[in-house]
Amino acid sequence: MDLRHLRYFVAVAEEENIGRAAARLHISQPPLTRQIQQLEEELGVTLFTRTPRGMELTQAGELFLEEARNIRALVEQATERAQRAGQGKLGRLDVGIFGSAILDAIPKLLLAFRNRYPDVKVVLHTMTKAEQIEALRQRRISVGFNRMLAPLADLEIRQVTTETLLLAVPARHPLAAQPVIRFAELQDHPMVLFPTGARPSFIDKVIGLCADSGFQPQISQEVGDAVTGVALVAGGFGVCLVPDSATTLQFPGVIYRQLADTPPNFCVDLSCIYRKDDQSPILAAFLNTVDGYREDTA
Amino acid sequence: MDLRHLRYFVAVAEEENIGRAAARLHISQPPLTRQIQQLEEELGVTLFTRTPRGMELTQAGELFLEEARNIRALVEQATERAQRAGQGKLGRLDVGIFGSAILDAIPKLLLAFRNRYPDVKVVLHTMTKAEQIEALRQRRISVGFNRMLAPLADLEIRQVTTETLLLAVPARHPLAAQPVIRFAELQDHPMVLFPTGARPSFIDKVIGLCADSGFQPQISQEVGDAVTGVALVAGGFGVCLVPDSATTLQFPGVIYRQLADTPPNFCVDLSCIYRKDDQSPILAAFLNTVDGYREDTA
DNA sequence: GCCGATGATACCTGCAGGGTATTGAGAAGG
DNA sequence: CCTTCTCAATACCCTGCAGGTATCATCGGC
Repeated sequence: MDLRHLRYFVAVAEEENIGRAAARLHISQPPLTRQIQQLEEELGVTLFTRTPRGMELTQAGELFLEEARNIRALVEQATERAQRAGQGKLGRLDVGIFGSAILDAIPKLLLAFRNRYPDVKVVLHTMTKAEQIEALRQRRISVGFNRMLAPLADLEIRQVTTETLLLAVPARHPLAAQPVIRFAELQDHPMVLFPTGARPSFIDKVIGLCADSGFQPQISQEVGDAVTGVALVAGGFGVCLVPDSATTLQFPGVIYRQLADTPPNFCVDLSCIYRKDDQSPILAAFLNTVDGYREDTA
Repeated sequence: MDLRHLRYFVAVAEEENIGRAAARLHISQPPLTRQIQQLEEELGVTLFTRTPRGMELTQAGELFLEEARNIRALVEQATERAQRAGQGKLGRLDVGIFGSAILDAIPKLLLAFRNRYPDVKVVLHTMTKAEQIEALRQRRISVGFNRMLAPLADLEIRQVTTETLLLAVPARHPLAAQPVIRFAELQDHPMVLFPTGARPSFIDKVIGLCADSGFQPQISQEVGDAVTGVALVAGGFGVCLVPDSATTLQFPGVIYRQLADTPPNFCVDLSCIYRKDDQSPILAAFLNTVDGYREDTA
């Protein structure tokens, strides 16, 4: 049996006349007769009673007609869905994000993507940079978000956005009273640094900036993420450099201040990372959205 | 697209290797490669990523795999159901029965049929003899049950059973007191006759029997069916000849008595009637059951 | 750097699906 | 009652495509 048999069968059942059905199918009558005979023979069932006025469905034929229509509808649906999936409009995208720094760009980005591709289910996985890389290689995620990503042979990195840095200061801290804070002054105050874990990370960025300005920072505490860092600032552990999107973290007793006389490159990137050999149309659609986002915010 | 494409696609998706899939399908590798390419081209979707280790489904491919399996299962189910329908094991049988005389044979027969063909839905329609014939011709029913059916050009009649007649007598009736009632005595007593409606019917049978015995019955009342007739007997309207299955109608004040010296053919048939040109396997199965029933009760 | 595995390509063959011409059977109509 | 019309079925031919064999291209692993 064949989808052609079903198509022909449905046509004959609907027309109740082989000649008209053949015309509708743009074939001549004899091959259609033969196809119907073949179908009946293969099923071992008489689907039509032949009358001098045409073809009439038997009870078995009526039942088979329902099923045939179902099958044809399902085939149509299958092709349609496969095509949408092939265009990245349907399916699932697993995204790796890092603990807390998803404060501004990532939600906006995901929202924009969801609007454009409503039938793609986006699944978020919170994981560290190292976990993201492993998960990408194992294909548990298709794209990861992180900062300070170093080039890798099999993974492609695409920058999403760049943020300048601000200083989180306890409200009673001496620096909080100053109208202007110069970057070099940070050498006199203990700092909270984050994140712990795989290097290079934002920590190295901060230490590098200090080195560029000719000093080593006093490290009061290293913590896992920005939220914890700002919490320690609130607790008086010291000051902390954070990306400006962290200002959405409003802690009582913490104020954010801009810095003067900053070294060059006083900013940190947010990038996404994905497998170079990933041809998935959903990833392509997502990266497309990322590019659109970057242009909008540039 | 073709069911073959789906079969091949599922095989390749399951084996993740064209060579093995080809072996499983008992074809060689190149045509299989080509069929998969055709399928992908027709859908406009890449279903597999080709790796040096074999074929790996894309996300679109995985989705299509589900659908393909569904479709194949549905096709299998459709053939199976069509075949069962073709064998009369699945479907629907519309049966015409008459008002009340379905007292013994018909329920037993329907029960036997239902046991043998549990997936055939039997729909009962109560209708008169004339309505049955019209409904048969219009194909609203496939088989009817009645008595005293006269031959018709397009309808076949098959006798189901034969019943002798009994006399329903009011308990206080003079005849009730006699140890033996002879048929000829009925000429002295008013009788209730049934059914009204299309002739010839059971009424003609009774009148004919009386004529054979040399008298005309005194008609006290004509009624539509046996139940009403026996009710009138209970009300003292007279006696009434009924088929012996009517003894299941137990009315207070009515007793059933056998008759002596009855004329020949002192019995009435129950037959079923169906279209001569009806090739329906369900009807065939039903008639088969009817034959079995007749043999069992013979 | 060679070998083995895997998928892709090239080319051939046989069959099955589609075409034309015709027959057969029943219904309609003069 | 014979003719004619309408359908489906049959006979026969032809072309396109599924499937076969041989071979190539590519990538990992030893």
